[in-house]
Amino acid sequence: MARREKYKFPKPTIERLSYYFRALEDLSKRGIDTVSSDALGTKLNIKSSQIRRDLSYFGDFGKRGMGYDVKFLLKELRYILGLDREWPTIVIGAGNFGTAMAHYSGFKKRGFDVKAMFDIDKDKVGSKENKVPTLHMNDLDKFIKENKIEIAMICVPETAAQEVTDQLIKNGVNGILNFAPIALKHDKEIRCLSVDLTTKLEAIAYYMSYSKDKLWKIFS
Amino acid sequence: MARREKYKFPKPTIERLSYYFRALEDLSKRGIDTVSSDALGTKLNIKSSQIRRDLSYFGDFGKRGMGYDVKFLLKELRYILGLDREWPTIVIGAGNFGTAMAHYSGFKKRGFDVKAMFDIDKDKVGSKENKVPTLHMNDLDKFIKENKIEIAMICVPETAAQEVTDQLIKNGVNGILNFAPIALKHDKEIRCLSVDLTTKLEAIAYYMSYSKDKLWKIFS
DNA sequence: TAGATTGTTAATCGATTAACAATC
DNA sequence: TAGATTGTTAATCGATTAACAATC
Repeated sequence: MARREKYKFPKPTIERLSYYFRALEDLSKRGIDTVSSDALGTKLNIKSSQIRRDLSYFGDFGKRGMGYDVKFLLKELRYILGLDREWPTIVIGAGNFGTAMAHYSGFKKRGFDVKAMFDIDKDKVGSKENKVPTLHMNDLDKFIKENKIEIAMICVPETAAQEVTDQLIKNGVNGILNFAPIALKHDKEIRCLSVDLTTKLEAIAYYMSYSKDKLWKIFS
Repeated sequence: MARREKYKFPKPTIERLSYYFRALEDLSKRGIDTVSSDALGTKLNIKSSQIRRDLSYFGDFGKRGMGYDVKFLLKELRYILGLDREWPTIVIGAGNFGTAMAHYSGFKKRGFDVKAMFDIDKDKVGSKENKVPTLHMNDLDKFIKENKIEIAMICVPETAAQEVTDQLIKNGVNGILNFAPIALKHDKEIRCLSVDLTTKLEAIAYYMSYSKDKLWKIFS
C-alpha cells in the first residue's frame, strides 16, 4: 500500500513508534540489518500484530517473507517522529528536577537541545557549575525569540505552572512538557503533555495495598 | 449500592482517582465541604459521568441532589489508594535525576518516605550535602531488610536497570517505579511501572512536526 | 516450489459517554 | 413539592488481536 495520508490511528501508536525506534537503534548498533515483527515484539513485549498494524498506518515498510530492513525502518520512523532535526528547548525552573532534566543526555541524543534554564531565584541565575546556563525569568521572552525556542519543560512548583504556561504560549512556544501536578489550561493549538510522577507512585501504592480487605480488581 | 467487591474496572480509573484525590485536597484546604461531580469535572477537565462511574466501582459516596462530602470522599480515596500509611522507599542511582527524585517533597507528602539513595560510585557515597543519605550498592540488601523497604525508584542508566531490578526483587521489594528507558522483565507478582521521559518529548515532536507533508491524523 | 512473514480484515475486547430513573 | 444530582444502564466509541490471503 502506498503511504497513507489523512488516515487516523489510535493515540497509543505514537508512543509505541518511539519504542520501535529505540529497539531498532539497538539492533542496528549490534549489526543486525533485518528484523521480523515477531522478533521485535518479543524484544518489546508487544504483540507482532500490534506492531504491523501500527506501522501500516504510515506505510508499507516490510517485505513479506523477509521482515523489515532495520536501517530503512529507522530512517522512516525518524522522519515520522520528527527526530530528523534539532528542537531548541528550554527548562523553566532550575531546582533539583529542572537541573536534572536540563542535563539528561538522553534528550540531547534525540535532538532536544536544552539551551538554558530559567528561574526567578537570583541565587540560581548565572551558576557556572552546570553546563546549561541558568537565566532569570525576566530574560525569558527575549531568549525565546532570539533562540527560536519551540519546546519547554515546566519544572516549577504547581502554583507557578499556569502563569509560566501562559507566558510561554504568548511567546510562541508550542510544545510543552509539564511536570507540575496540575491540569494546565491552554489553547488547543499547542502541544501540551503532562507527566505526573506522584500519580505513578500512587498507582503502585494502590496495587500494593490491594489485599483481602480490598478486593477490587482491574480489567485484564 | 453497598461497596462492591471483586468488581472489575478500567485501568485508567486508578490514575483518575489520584487526580480526584488531589482536587479534593485543594477544595478541602479552601474550606469547601461539598462538591458535585459536575464541579469536580470542570476543575479537572473530566466528564462528570466519568467521575461518577469511576467512583461507583468502589462504593456509593455521594448524596443525590447534594453531591459529595469532600472530607468523606477524601478519606475513602485515601484508603482505596493506600495513602493512609507510610511507604518506605529508596532510590537507586544518585545522579542528577535520582537526587531530584529523592528530594522531591511531593512524594514525602503522600507517604512515600525516601530513606536512602544507592550508587556504585564511591565518590557519591556518604555525601552530606543532601538530606537523604547516599549509600553504596554493596549495602543495598542489608538496608532493604533492616528498613522494610517496599518501593524503589530506578534512576540508573539503561544498561544497569535490569540487573538492579533483579536484585531488588530478590530482596522482596515489590513496587518499582522505573525511569530507565527499557522494558524491564520481571515476575508478574510485583508492581512495576515505567516512565519514559524521552518518549514523551518524542510524542510532542511528532505532533509539532505534523504538517502539510505529513498528514497522518490520530483518533479523536 | 515451500516456508516465512507481511499487510489487512473482521471479531473481540475495553473504555467512555449520554441519558435517565432514583432519590436526596 | 420542585430542583438538583446521584448511580447505573445501554449505546457508542476506540484499541487490540487472531486469523489469513497476499506475496516475497
